[in-house]
Amino acid sequence: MDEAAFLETYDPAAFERPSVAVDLILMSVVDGTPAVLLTRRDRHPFQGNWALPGGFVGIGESLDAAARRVLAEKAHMADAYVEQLYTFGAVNRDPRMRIVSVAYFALIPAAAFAAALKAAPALALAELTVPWKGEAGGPVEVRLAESEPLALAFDHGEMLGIAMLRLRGKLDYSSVAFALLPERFTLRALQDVHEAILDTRLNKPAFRRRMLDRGWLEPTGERETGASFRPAELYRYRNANQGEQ
Amino acid sequence: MDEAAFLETYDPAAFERPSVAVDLILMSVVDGTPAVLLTRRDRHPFQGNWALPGGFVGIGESLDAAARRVLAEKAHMADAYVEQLYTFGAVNRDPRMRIVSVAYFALIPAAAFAAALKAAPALALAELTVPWKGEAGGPVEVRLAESEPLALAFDHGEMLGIAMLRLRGKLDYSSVAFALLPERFTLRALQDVHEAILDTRLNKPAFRRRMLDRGWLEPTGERETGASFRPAELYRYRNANQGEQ
DNA sequence: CCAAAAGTGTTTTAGTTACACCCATGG
DNA sequence: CCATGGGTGTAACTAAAACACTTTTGG
Repeated sequence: MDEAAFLETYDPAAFERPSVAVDLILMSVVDGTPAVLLTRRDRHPFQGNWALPGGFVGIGESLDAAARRVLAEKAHMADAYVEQLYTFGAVNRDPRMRIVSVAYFALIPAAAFAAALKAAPALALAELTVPWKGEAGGPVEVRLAESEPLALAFDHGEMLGIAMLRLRGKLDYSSVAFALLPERFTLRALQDVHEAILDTRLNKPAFRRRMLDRGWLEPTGERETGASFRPAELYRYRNANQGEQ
Repeated sequence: MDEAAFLETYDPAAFERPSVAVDLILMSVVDGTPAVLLTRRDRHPFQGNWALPGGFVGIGESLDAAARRVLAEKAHMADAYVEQLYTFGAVNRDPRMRIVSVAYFALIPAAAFAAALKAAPALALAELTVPWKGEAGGPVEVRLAESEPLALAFDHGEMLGIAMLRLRGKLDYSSVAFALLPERFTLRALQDVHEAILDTRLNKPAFRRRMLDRGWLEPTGERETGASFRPAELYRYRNANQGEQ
């Protein structure tokens, strides 16, 4: 049997299949606190609960493309740092039917985050509190505007926990922090992002030197304006690939 | 509409869906070299090529359960360290039809690896050569018994690359190395596993102290036998949870 | 001049590397 | 008693942390 003949006899409908979905963790650091965008579910299951934005993966659509489509449709954002996180496949994670969900996280600068919140009225900002330190994993607490912690729909709380864990783990050897900052930023802003994600105070001189010695930062020569004290230098992230050329 | 009414009207067959599969990277370190188990494909597509063992996910089966089922069915192994790696969802990764594949890697001690190879005649051992250093990612070279590097079916070569990257990354902060060793092992054997995965020579005294200071190792009081030189102490991995209790 | 935060220099500390050496075993 | 790898002590080095200090701005 050659390949063409094989493909003709192959029956793709022979077995019952799970649905495949993507869920997005749209993260930012707003005013020194990690935050995510949530949607309120207007239908069963978990009607009225808060959930991560998501959608089904089209039959002609890659997983990454589905994640970017949801980013565009629900958060009205064209470009963001998007990374696959983990795939959730427990049998009863959705009471309607069998759904396998591929979780992605997107890192968004605070300004774009605020714009998305304005452009998409269905989204609400929730602050994250991470009650565990260091590498240990655990559930995060999710709060809307200083209210009590809320439980997310489905296994979305678990997704958030894994996203924070991944973010903490990648923070100091990858460039994820820069995805949370505007194109030009001060070292103080960079340190604020690190401190928010790690929930720790960092030593200023040590942090400065570590970042500058890494060779990822490029001074723009420009200064921050508006403050009533010494203006800070604005830096730009120098992409590693560019830097090596 | 309440939840029961909603579930009745919901039509799970409304959209065409991808199939969901799992692929397993069955890894070990054999004679100082990373190795994987491959199967030769006896049907289209990629007939005659080597591929990772895998299988479709049942409608009533979780992803993790599917991975363990494939481990039991194809490799005849009951217990192993199994971890989800990454989900591959390019549209044309399989020419037959749309298949989303969740890759898992399983870490297997050399003895169990040899036993699996004997019990499952469909499997062949392939050695891995990792031509990139450190944190940088890239494709690995796969060789059967000293022959030329071969190209795997589908995107399985990419899966191997990501598996090696993950393994290298987790090696010195997690306990993955112990999953590649028998219950009792010498510090030299532990160092050999590290050196094989990292493809580097490590300093012996520094390695010993780092491992012992970590508190994960428990001396058994027993010694290795058979060598014509000073016998080495056998250690046991002390599970972190047990250690903290 | 003062307050506030940017930015720098110096000392201390801790962790890792390198090297030298001693130890225990089979033959 | 010799070869071989197991195991240990010490010095050198490097990277991070802590601290004190100087600099620059608006008011």
